[in-house]
Amino acid sequence: MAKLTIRDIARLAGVSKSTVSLVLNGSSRVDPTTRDHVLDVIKQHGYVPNAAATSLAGGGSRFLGMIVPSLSWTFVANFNHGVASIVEPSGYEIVLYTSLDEHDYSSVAGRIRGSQLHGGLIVVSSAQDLGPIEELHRDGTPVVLVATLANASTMPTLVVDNAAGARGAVEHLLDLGHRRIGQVAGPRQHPCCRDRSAGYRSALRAAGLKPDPALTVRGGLDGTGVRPKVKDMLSTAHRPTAVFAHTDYAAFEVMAAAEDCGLRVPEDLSVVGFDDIESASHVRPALTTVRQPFHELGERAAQLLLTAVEGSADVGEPIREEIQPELVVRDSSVPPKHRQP
Amino acid sequence: MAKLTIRDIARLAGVSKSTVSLVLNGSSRVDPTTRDHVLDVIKQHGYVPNAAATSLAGGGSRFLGMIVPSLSWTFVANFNHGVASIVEPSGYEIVLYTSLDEHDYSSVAGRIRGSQLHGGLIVVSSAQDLGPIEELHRDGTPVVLVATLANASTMPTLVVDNAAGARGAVEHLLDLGHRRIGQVAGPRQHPCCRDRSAGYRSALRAAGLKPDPALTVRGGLDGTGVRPKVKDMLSTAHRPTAVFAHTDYAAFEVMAAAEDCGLRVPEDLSVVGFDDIESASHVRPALTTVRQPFHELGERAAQLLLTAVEGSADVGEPIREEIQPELVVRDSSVPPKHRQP
DNA sequence: CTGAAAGCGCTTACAG
DNA sequence: CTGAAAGCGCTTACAG
Repeated sequence: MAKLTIRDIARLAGVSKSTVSLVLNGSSRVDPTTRDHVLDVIKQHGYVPNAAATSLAGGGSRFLGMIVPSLSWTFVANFNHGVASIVEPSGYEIVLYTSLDEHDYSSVAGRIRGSQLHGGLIVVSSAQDLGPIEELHRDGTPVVLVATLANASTMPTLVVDNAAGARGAVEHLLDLGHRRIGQVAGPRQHPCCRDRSAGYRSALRAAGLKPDPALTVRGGLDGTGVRPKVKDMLSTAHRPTAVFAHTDYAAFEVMAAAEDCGLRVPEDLSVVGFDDIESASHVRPALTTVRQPFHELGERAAQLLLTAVEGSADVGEPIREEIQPELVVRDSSVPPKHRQP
Repeated sequence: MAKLTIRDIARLAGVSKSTVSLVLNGSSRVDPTTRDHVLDVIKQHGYVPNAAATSLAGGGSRFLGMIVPSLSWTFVANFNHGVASIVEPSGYEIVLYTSLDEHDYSSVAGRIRGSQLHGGLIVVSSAQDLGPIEELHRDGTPVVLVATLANASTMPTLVVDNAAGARGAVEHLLDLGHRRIGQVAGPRQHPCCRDRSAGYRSALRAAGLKPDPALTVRGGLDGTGVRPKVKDMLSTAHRPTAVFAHTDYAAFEVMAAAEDCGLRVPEDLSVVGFDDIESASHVRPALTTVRQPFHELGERAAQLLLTAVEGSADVGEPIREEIQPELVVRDSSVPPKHRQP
């Protein structure tokens, strides 16, 4: 079963290679009858064009590069799946790059540039310098940036509306009757954390409450350093009755700190997280949290990229699209025991 | 900054295209001085060969296909990372296929065959029919199969030693002093479950105990249907003092069932899982479990494939390699309250 | 609407 | 050890 080439199909269909190529590329300059016949032959013999040859000959690349962080986030699996669900039926191939070097995109960008193979690029950025990617973009490669932690860019960007997510979480606690609501924030340098803090404050203000700096504690996105600080906060006279944490990991540390203090979740302390990692539904009590729509993010990124690639050359107006996260209410948030002033 | 071609490098280095190509491919028929000079020029100008052209000209593909299940397993992220850590430095590219159709590899196999682009293939199989992949393999594509759930195959295969993992888990419980040890098994059709059951029984027998069928319960890999059955088992007079579950998900259901019965984990019931998904360390008590070495699995699969691809044509003797899982002892397993007969 | 020809950037025998 | 030439399988002007 030797590999079929366009020449074989041409012979079998009784036309020239050019015509087959035209059919393959959906040209309208082909007689419908001829086209259908050629298509038939192609299908019958299961012919698939050689991607390398197509690409070499300038027929637009069939490859989409995807750069994902090397971190083993749950994130990645769902995101990948979302991307694949759009890309695979489209006839493109996904070439996967893991930015093994967390701080430098230049080596992967060099490979991508050099191979001249990619019709477009999806970049899931964490904290890297986007310079090398922006250069590729300037030189004509369509790029869609999925900015989970990173700063905005001039490239088409997809972000989660972190402020809205945080606001929703805090409004949920307010609705339950909480008035002293603490916050476990992530590092200030991450834009997503600044946005979540802003959402927290804006929800409180909208309820006529003044954010109390004593009720905000800081730690790592993975919860590092959170536990002792929360213990301190929970040991004060005016301890909060609920805590909003910037990540689920941090929320787990809040739960641990509560246990350390002899407080029960949710009876004595409500806890809300952010991300909805798998563990959120497995811990006891199951964690109320703000779900990041990773699968949807992947789908949307793929759609945007495909549009840019197909529309070719048209690197058009800067896009910035916000995806709305969704509050998932579970068991870790309930009304406070005592009505509050 | 126009793209450099091999012709440019040849001109810059004062040699012919052929020589540059020979250098690129590490031929020993090039004068060392010439070689170093050409290499210098290549490095200085940051030249990267056009992958499509290389592939078309028959210079061995720079692409490795990777088919992963569409499931959003935590598995996938770690596995991918392992693969990438080996493949990226090697100069190959990973082309990602997600088997969106869980039951049929034929469409993805067709695309892979047709594109004629891949030097080799890593297949993470769950329950699909491997026929189309085996056909590719027969026709000369090096394949490494990572069989997490699936049956063995004549292709080079990497598996986790499920029997040993299960044995280790049960031996751990025996060492703690447990004598009545239950099992929550997965579906019989999965070879991995049969192996885990075998490991469970063999550990018991080695300790002079006879496996009691009344202490084995069956459910889905994701824990479906486990909870009521375990409740029943825990309500009998001769209930087990410990349970080994074939997956962490099932183990979580065991914990829930224990709670339903008013039993405390680990005081009244020890629980051990399998997989070590992220949640295992987040639940309370933290779950003792058998860790599947996903990252290592990815690394090893990539190494095997690279060897096969580089060694070319040499699809040699069938390989079947077992990776050893590792018991991670956490808080869900302790000695039984009362010494047992 | 269709075909013959040139060319994409490489590799690989084949001479020298 | 090195170079000139043919060819990989496509696409794309260019004629007709």
